[in-house]
Amino acid sequence: MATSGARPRRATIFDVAAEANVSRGTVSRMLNGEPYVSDSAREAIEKAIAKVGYVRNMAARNLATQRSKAIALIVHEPHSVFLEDPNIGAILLGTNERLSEADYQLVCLIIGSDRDSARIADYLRGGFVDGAVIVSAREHDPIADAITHIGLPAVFVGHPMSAPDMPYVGIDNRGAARDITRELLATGRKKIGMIAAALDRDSGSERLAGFRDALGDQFDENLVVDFPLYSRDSGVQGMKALLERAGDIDGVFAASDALAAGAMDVLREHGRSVPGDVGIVGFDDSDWALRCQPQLSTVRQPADLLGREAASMVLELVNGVTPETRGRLLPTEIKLRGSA
Amino acid sequence: MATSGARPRRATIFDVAAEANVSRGTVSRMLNGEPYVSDSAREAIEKAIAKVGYVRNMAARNLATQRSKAIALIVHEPHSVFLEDPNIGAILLGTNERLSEADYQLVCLIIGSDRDSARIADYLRGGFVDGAVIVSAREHDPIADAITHIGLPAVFVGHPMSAPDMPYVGIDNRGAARDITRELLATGRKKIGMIAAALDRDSGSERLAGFRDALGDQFDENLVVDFPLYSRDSGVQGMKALLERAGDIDGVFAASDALAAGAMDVLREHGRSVPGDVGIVGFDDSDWALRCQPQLSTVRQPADLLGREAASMVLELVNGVTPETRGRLLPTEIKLRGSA
DNA sequence: GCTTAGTGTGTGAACGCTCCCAGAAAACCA
DNA sequence: TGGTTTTCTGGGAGCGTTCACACACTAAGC
Repeated sequence: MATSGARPRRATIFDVAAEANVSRGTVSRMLNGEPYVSDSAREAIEKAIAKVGYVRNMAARNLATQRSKAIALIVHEPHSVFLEDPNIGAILLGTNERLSEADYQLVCLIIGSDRDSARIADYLRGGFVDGAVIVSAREHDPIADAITHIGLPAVFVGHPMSAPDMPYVGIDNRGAARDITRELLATGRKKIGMIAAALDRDSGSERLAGFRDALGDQFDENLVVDFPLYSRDSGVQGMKALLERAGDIDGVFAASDALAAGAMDVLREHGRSVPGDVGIVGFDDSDWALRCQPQLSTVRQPADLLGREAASMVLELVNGVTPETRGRLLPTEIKLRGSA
Repeated sequence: MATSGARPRRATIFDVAAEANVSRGTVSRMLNGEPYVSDSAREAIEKAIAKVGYVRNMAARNLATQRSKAIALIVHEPHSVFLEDPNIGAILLGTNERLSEADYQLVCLIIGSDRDSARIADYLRGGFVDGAVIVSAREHDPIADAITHIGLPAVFVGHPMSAPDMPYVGIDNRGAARDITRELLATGRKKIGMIAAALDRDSGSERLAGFRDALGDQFDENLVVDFPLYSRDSGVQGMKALLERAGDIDGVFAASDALAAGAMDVLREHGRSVPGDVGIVGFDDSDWALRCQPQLSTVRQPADLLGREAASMVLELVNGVTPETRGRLLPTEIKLRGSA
């Protein structure tokens, strides 16, 4: 069966109009729920639509209205962040939920290569979407530049330095990192290191800043290692490096749960107990946190709400409402478990 | 600055034509890389495009050509499968990669609610995409029905019973499940149970069938538990149930790595050693497999290749090529590690 | 009975592009 | 030289909508 070659010509608004004995203007009005359509006409049109099997051609509608009722969600995927990052899925779902409520379609675009970047820029310019939510933008993101240039309503999840004026939603990475590090201090740790990651993104650099805030004078640059990715692998390497630099390290702040999980495995291999010898805390409150033995103390970020909020903001922008604030920060929550 | 109200009128092909002193026909030909455009014209047009800042309006192009150069990837998300399933991300990336090569745009649509279903059906009918890849379809999936009805070229990842005639790519779930179960048997286990999941999807029911194949006479219905989701939680519950039913159980086939991970945690709590007392194997070769102690023996499925292959098939369909075979099965690989 | 306001309807003109045909200009061939 | 082919160009028609305007009909107000 499939769908080869010449599909039968699709019914248009003309066919409906002819079948219902009204004009296409009336059909259009009825389709768009406008007033001034008589009951008799409405009824006839409904019957006609069912009879000829009419469905609106959105491309034509787009062209005429200059809007599409679709919002893009753009995900950067450097080295498969997409697979590693526990938050992206939840952000996606939250965004989808909110847009769905407003009867907008979420269109999710993945940037895997430079070629994708260019094509997606075309896509965004092409009138397929009315706005965009951008996740995990890096500093100097070409897509971010393209969007500001196009003038497409857009909201960032996170707050990249390269687009300081763009609306965004995020969490207070710095404050949360400071707070969780303080928890570590409160358990009496003296020699605390950090496994940082993704310093080219705001989340990464802010978490490092928060760590530094909490330690104050005690901050020791030598006890910070950093990696491009928030991955378990990086955690493994990071912990090894830290142990080498300071065998008597007794506290670690890992910039993500995956990092922390890797670090814990290394500690176990090296015969260090957690939290006995070394206290460790993470960030995200993802799957990883619960899988650790002992379970990880971490910072919970409301990823789904971030998605929802970003969607709300972009809808406001699309509808010409100027949002009250340029950026919105959502509260995080410290989850204390057994690891520190 | 954002993007309020009246954006300046965008340059059209007319503006370019006027600026370059040629007709819009010539501009269109040049834009589409057709032959029969003189070098002088080409040059003038290029200059004009840069000068007026022209970008193609895709909506108009769609309308005229009746195709969109975009392919939908439809993900069902019952109770957040999206977050749990380790394969979906890789499938997504594989699909994106292949489509990108062909200069097609991947548009990923998430079905979260019935409302989404209806809207997405409209979207698909609306001419926004030329074809679709459907992931994790359930039996009697309304979207699957809608697609066959619309006659949109589509390829399934997996092979739902409800759409037996539709093209698909997948793995031999049954064969792979049989083979991994045999590995368990080969270690001398006598009392083997299964934690099954998602029996309403082909992957789930086939894995159960393969398990049954391997055990033959030894198959004991009482040693099979099943859950709606491939989640760690289900694994926890499943293992508890199995231990209750048969305290002397010495082998478990979990239908996913996440299930196996949950099961292993329960075994540890109950003082059973792995693989000493109980051998356990999983399915997927995801993150979970490496996180287990000991690491999990499992079946690796080539999720990224599934995505690539599905993309290739849908491109063939879109271009009117009838694929050689209705379904393609990709090879799996058994990964033996420490758990059995 | 004449205006006025409120309803309901039909139609031409966009929207920005591609397709196709006719014809001009250039190149080739005898 | 004249004819044939090839290369290149312009512009009308059409894709399926919405929008704005004009018009028709009804009911009310004086």
